[in-house]
Amino acid sequence: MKTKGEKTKQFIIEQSAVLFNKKGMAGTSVSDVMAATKLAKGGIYGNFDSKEDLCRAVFDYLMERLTANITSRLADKATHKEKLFALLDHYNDIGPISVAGGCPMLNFGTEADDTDPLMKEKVANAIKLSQARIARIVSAGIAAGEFADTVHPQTFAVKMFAMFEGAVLISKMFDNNSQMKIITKLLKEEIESFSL
Amino acid sequence: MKTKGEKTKQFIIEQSAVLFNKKGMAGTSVSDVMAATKLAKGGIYGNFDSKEDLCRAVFDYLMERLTANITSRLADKATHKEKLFALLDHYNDIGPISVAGGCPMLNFGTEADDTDPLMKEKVANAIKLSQARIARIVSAGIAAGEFADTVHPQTFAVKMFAMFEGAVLISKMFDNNSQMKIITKLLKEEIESFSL
DNA sequence: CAAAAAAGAGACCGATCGGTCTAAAATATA
DNA sequence: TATATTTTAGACCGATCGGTCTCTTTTTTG
Repeated sequence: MKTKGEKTKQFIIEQSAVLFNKKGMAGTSVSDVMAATKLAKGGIYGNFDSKEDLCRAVFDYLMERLTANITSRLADKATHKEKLFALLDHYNDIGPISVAGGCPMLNFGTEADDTDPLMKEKVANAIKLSQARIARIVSAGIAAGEFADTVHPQTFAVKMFAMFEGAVLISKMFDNNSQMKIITKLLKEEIESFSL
Repeated sequence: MKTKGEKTKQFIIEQSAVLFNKKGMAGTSVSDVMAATKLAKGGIYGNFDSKEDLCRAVFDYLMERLTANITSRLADKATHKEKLFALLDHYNDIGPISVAGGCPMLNFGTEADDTDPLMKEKVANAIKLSQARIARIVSAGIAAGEFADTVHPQTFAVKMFAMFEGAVLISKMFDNNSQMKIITKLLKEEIESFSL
C-alpha cells in the first residue's frame, strides 16, 4: 500500500504541474507551490531535495500523462491511418486552449536549453520518443500494406512533429487554433496521399 | 546627433539581448544586466522604467536584427524561388548553433504566453509579419508566373513557419541541426514541386 | 569656459528568493 | 495502545530580487 509520503509527493507534483507548465521553472516560486498545495516549506522539502528536483518530477509527470492520453486514444483504432489521425486529433485538442499551459516539451525545452542541461536531455529524450511513436505507426502501416513504401517513416515523423510544435506555439500566441487546424488538415491530406 | 543617453540605452539593449534570449525574462536578473553592461543600477533604471520595459525593448531589437538579416539575404535574389531558398538558408543557419539563444519568437513567446499579455501580443504580431513575408513572396511568385497558381500562399506560409519553429526547438534540444536540415530539404522539395 | 542639464554610481529599501532545522503532529509498527 | 518512525509546520537563514533616491560626475548648452 502507498505510504503517506508517497501520496503527498504525488499530490505536490499534480498540484504544481500546471504552475510550472504555465509560468515556467524560473517563474514559479516555491511559495507558489506552497500556496497551490496548502503545505508549508517542510512539506515540500521533506519530499523533494530542491526546486529543480521537483521540476524534473513535474516534467516526467506531464509526459506520462501526455503519453497515457495518446495511448488511450490510439488503443481502439483498427488501421494505422486511423491511429495517425487520432494522434492529429490529440494535438488539435491540446494545442488551442492550452489546457494546462500547452506542450511541456515546448515549455520546458525552450527554458532549459541554455540553463539546465539535465532537463534539456530529458526533453530531448521525450522528443525522440514522440517521433519514434509516429515513425513506428508509419512503419507498421507500410508493413501492413496500408501505406505506400515510398514514404520514409523517420522523415515523416520529423516533419509531423516539427509542424505540431510550431503550431502549438502559434496557437498559443494567437489564442485560437485556426492555424493548428490548417496544420492538421495538411497532415491528414499528406497521410491520405500515401495511403493505398 | 545621438545623445549620450540614447547611445547607452542602445548599448544596454545590445549587451543584454543575448542574456534574455538565452536565460529568459524571469531567469535574467537586473544584476545580470549590470554585470553584462558594467553599469550600476542608476545606469539601468535611468534608461528604462523597469525590467519589463527593457525586455520589450530587447525583443524589438532582436526582431529588428532578424528582419534586417533576412532582408539583406533576400535583396540580391532575382527569382522568388531563390528568395524562398534564401529564407530557408537563413533559418538553417540560426537554428542549429543557437547563435544567440535561438529564435526570439520561440523563446519570448513560450515564456510570455501565460504571464505577460503585452509581450504575447508583440510576439503574435512578429509571427504575423514573418508569415506575411513568406506569403508575399509566394504570391509574387505566382503573379510572376514562377509558381503554379494552385499553391495557396497563406497556407504555405503557415506550414513553412510552423515547421521551422518546430525544427528550431528540436535542433536546440539535440544540439545539432540534422533535423533542421531535413526540414529545409523537405521545404525545398515542396517549393520545387510547385515551381513552373 | 561657466552654468545648466543629463547621466550614472551606489547605498539603501522592503519583499521575496531557495533552502535549513527543530519541534510538534500524524502515522506506522508492535 | 505504547513506542518508533515518518511527516509536516513554520521560524529562521543569508542571498538576491526589482526598484528608489541622493549625490557625484559627466555631458551638453550658451
